[in-house]
Amino acid sequence: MEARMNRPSSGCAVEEENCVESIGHKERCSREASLDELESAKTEMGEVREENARLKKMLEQVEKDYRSLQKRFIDILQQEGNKNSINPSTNHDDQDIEEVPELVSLRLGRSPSEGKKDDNTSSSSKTREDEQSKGSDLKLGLEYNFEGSSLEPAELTSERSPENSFEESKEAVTGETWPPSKVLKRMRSGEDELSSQQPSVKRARVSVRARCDTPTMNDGCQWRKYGQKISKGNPCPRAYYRCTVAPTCPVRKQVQRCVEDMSILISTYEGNHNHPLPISATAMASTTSAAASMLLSGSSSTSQPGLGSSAATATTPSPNLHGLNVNLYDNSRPRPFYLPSSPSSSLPTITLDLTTSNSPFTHFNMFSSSFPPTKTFHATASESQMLPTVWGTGNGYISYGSGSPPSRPSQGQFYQPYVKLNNQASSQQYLTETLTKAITSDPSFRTVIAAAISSIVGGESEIETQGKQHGGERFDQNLKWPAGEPNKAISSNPSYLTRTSSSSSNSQIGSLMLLQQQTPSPFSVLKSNGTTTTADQKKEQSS
DNA sequence: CGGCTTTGACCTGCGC
DNA sequence: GCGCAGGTCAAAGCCG
Repeated sequence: MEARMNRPSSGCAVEEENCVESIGHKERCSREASLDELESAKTEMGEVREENARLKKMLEQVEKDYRSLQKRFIDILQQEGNKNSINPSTNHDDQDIEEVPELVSLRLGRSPSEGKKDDNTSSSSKTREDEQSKGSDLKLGLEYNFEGSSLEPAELTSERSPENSFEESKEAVTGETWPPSKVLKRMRSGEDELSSQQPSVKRARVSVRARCDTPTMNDGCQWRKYGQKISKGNPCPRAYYRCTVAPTCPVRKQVQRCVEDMSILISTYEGNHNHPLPISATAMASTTSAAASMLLSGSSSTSQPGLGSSAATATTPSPNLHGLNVNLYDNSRPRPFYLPSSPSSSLPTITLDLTTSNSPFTHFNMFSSSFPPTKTFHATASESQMLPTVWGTGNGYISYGSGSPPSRPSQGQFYQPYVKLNNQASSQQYLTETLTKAITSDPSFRTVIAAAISSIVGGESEIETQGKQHGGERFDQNLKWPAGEPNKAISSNPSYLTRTSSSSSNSQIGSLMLLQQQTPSPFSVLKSNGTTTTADQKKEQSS
């Protein structure tokens, strides 16, 4: 600049002017550019602020919902506690639950004490049993275990370590003890102790009928085939599988083709996983557990008058479950299917039939039964978006969708999420209200919701752990939020009931419903009470 | 070589 | 007590 000014020529002066002009222009340009950048940055900041404000609002809303639910849940627990206070040997989980929530643990399954209670009170009155079954339903259905912040991590792990979870889960969920007495004789003493605590009645099988071309239904678990038998009445051999996720896992399943329709695969699950499940298996496990627990809770109250007879009626009045239309009807009528005959047919068996397509609705047709009246959760369009897909059939993958799927993917694929963003606070509020009412009023629905939630929460965790921990995830870890930031944890899942936002490319979406792979219809659950139903079906077969 | 499947033998419960 | 059927075991073979 100075050198140029010192130049003597006039021409240079013009150049200088041009130069100065150009420099000034450049400066102006750069200033303008920087101003533009500033402006855009400001705009961005404004947008970010708005976004932040929106998020804050959402967070507040979610926290509000959370507190509301928490309050109601604690109320319920207190009510349960009042009921249990009749019995001095109430379980301690409730007390734990009533502590200030700091760490949320969703568990499916009854607590050990629950099972003991059952033992202790097996001869008690019906009402007592009903109360207990309600309580156990609550536990097995939707057990938020709020653990106090005062607990040290070590305590937490000691309380909720997988080993302890094992002990719980051994008696949890279905309340069943897997190994039949004859098997128990071969098993270790620890399991013997367990079995001795369990009445043999508290066992259940969950039979899943689904159309599947593959030899087995991929339910996410690892199975090892340990035997195969030709069973009477079915030319197709029955295969015996043992869960190999954990070496001591007592869960076994039998797989057999339906004699009447070879495309239908019947998988019968027995026992409870005594280990954290791979995420991909939690959906099936929780669903079958929920089904079994409902079966058991139903069978524990077999004295309910009119249930058996009402099952024969075509339709029973449909209570409106606080916004969820719960139709009670018997869809066990069209059930000429092969239920795996078994020497242990004394075990109550509940069948999840995923092969029927008898309803045009978006369904939450989870627990139907030939024993008590079939319970079908019909969800209206908006409600169905809130309802969970517990698992898809066929390959047993978890799938989340909203509304009736417009098209079904081929087997082995996840359903493609088609998101219906429904992020309004009002709908969330409505959802909260609806679910709370439903949960508090219907034990079966609690069970269903529990299965769904466990699937969802597990699925969420799968996003985070995908790839690095696959197959080794700890289910209980997935269900626990980090200590010290419960609300944050909840808030980070602002809609883990509604799942109204699609946060990733994963097929985790907000809408929750039950899907079927083969048919977008509900799966009906046929509950057979061991001997009677099996005998009936044998008659059907022979005829 | 380890894990899984296959398959015949064995065990157990139940009905007659 | 015997036979049947379901369920399990475990050795052998297969496969990646």
